[in-house]
Formats: sequence, structure tokens, C-alpha cells
Amino acid sequence: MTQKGLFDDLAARGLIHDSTDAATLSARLDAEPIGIYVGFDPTADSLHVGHLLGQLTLRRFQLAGHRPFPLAGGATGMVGDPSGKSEERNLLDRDTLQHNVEKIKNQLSRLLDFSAGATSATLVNNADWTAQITALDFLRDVGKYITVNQMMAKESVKNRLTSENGLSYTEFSYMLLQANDFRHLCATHNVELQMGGSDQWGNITAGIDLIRKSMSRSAFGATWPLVTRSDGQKFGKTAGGAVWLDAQRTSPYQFRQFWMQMPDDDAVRYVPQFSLQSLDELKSVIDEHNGAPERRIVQRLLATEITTMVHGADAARDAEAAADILFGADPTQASFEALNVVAAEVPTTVVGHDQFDDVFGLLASAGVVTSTSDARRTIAQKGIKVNGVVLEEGQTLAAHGVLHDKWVLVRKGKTTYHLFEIAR
RNA sequence: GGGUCGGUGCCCGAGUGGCCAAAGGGAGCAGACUGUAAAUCUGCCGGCACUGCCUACGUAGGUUCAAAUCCUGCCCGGCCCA
Repeated sequence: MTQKGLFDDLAARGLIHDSTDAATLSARLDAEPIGIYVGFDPTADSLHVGHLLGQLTLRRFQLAGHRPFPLAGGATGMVGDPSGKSEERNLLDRDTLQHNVEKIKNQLSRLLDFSAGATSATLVNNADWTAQITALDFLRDVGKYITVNQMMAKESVKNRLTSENGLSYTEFSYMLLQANDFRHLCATHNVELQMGGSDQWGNITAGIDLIRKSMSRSAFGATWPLVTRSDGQKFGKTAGGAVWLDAQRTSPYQFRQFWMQMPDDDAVRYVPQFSLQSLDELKSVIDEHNGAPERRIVQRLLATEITTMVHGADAARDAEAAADILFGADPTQASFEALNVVAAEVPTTVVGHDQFDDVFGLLASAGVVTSTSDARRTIAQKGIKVNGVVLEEGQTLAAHGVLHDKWVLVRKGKTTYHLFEIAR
């Protein structure tokens, strides 16, 4: 019924950081389908690549025959998780939170199958069972079972207690809410396993304890490691900010580029963690990649697979087609249709014929450069190419022609593209 | 509340009357080399109507031909005392 060896597979991919007794959990997973949940707090109206591991983990379990429960933290988002934070969070207001939950729900659905019979995913929102609980009930039914001593032992709590920022009672209580979520899902949906990032370990074990003490049954927990980058930067951040799953915030093209432009070391490390392909298949791909790293085989695999999962096959194909044109041959040879694809993926600004003389102003207002001064500098340093040709000082944007009577393709540096479209 | 030290560009940090749009480092941008990597090297790195002008060294005033630099008030932070 369930695929054997799931736990070992996860471990081999580098996806297990902590877990409750590995042998027991592994045997349990092999024996029969179980319910697993992963929580996502609605701190923004879109998830970002940092959340992908959680979604992919649920997907892996689903593919192996288990029942995934993505959880939107409508309630926990009200409080703020102190884990991994050095100071008290600013709380979002209810309307914003509600809005975020709605947007995120949709994204949580993307990678999972909700009509897969026994292994169907179930989207839950902890506000549904938490919002109505009275303070008294909560203290009796949850607080009673968890000691302050235990909460104080949490690393994130300790850190905050010794820092100057302090820790409010609200954030301190966060772990109780999360523990209650686990118990609720265990009681109502027979969910036995919670997973999360390594910073969630304390919250997860609190839930396991609560289940043992109040329900007299056992539950499992596991975490995946923090995704790190070889250069020490935070994963999922680029110069432009976070890489979002929302196509409005990060276009499929940009999303795909995030994976394409990944350093070799990171890409090789991430592939087993992010790809759903078997380890055997991946091993041969990695070998091939190491033999010819300039072909970016691993980056390409990640870019294609993840973009397809998040944005769909059509969007992934278009993004790839656009990138092939931009990073491939001479743009002046590109067909009208090809450029149309590019136009859909690359930021585009509509301009009038008469505006082409104001090169600095155009580049600045389109956001290609940060100011007209920056535009001057970049051009002086030969950093701007128009239709593939270096733009010299004093030339207008139309100096190298207009493609198909419609577009001027501007490239800044190696990877930034912008399209100027002539107003009709 | 008293004392004391400090608040400088995206970040760290030097500068204690003119030579200061402000050393140095980091980040960032561009160029070379490359593979839409990494490392390395070079240049840039407040804005604009760009051989000049404007705005900037917590904030508001003052002294001076001239202030990030001196004086006064205020705000904020560290430390010590109460």
C-alpha cells in the first residue's frame, strides 16, 4: 500500500535533520499510510521558495501513499512564532491575515493532489478550531499539560530571554498553539506525524508531548535542515528580494532564472532535496553535470521541474523559451512570435517614438537602472546593450533599430533584460 | 534623575574648523576572464539640467569668510551612579 523505504530515502536526500526514533518511524511509514502535517504561517500574501521544502515533503509523502495535511496558520499567524527571530514580531491585523490565508491556500494546493482517493490532501486552517476556544479552556486543556520549564528549555526562548529584546507572553505561548494543532489533527484526522524546518523542532515535540499526556497515544515528528547557501547568504533571497511563488510577485521567468543561475555547489546539493526524481536517476544526472558543469545540467533540471510544479507546464515552457532567446542567439534574428514570448516574461515598458532620445530618463523610469546618474555610469562602462549591441554614449535607444517595428531589447550587464515596446 | 560616552553614506567604520560627497572594509553595479557558475583582476558606487550645481554626517538653532568637525537646546542609544 505504501512505498517502502520512504524515511531512508528522505534521509539520503538530506531532508532529515531531527526525528523521533528513526527506526520506529521508518517502520511505521512502511507498514501503513499515515497522516502528516506541515504548517505554513501567513506572514505574507504569498509563500516563497523557502516554503517549498515543506510542500515538497508533503508531496513526497503523498506519492508514497500517505495522507498530507497542509496547514494554513490562520490562528498561529495571529501570535507570531519566536523561533528564528531575534526580536518580537509585529503582529498583522486580522484583515491582512485573512487575506494572506486566502492567497496562500491556493498556493498550498498547487503541488498536491486533492482528489487522489485515500491519499487525497486536506487543506486545514488552524483558525477553524482555535478561534473559538476560550482562554480558560485553553489554559485547562493545553496549558495544563505543558510545563513552563519545558518551554524555557527551548533554544529560541532561551536566546530571547538573554537578549535585550525580550519575549512577550504572546510569543512565548506560540508553542502551545502549535502543540494544540497537532493534537487536534491527531484527534480528528488521525494525523500522526508533523514535520517542519529545523527551527520547529521544539514546537513539534511539544505537540507530541501534549498528545501523549492528554490522549495517551504516541505521535512522530521530524524536521528538515535549514537550506543554506554556499556563500552564507539566506536561501531564496536575491538582489530583488525574496523569490515568491506568486506569479504576480515573481514572474515564472524570474522564478526559473533563480534556479538556472544557481552556483554549482548549491545546485548539486539542492537537487536531491528539491527534485522528486529518484535518487538513482539524480545520481547519474549529477555525474553528468560534474563532467561538464558549464552545461548547467543540474540547474536546468531544477529550473524545469520546480517551475513546472509551481507555475505549470505551459508557463515553464514559455519561461524556458524566453530564456533561450535571451541567452542564446542574436536577438535581431528572433522571430516575432519568439519575441512575443519574451515580452510576456520580461518586464516591458511601453514608450512613444519621440521618447527614445531621453535614454537616461527611459532607463531610470523603467527601473533598469536606479537613477539617471546610474544610467550614465552604466552606459559609460559599456554595461547596456541594445538589441545585442553595446550602447555607446550619446546614442539613442533606437540606435540599433527596432525589432519587428515594435520592440527594443535592452540588456544591462549579463542577466537583466528589459523590453521597450513602441506605443501604437 | 545625576554622570559619562556615543549617534557619519545600504551596513560596519575613520574623520575633531577649510585640502570632505567624506579614508578603509563589506554589500551592490559594470567591465575583463568564463559557463546565464565560483574565484580573481579593473572601474564605479548621493542626486541632477554632470568640467557645474543641489542635498547630505541624529535634530533645531548659533559662532565663523568657512562646520561632519566649535557652542546651545532637544531626541535617541550604551555604560556607571541613584
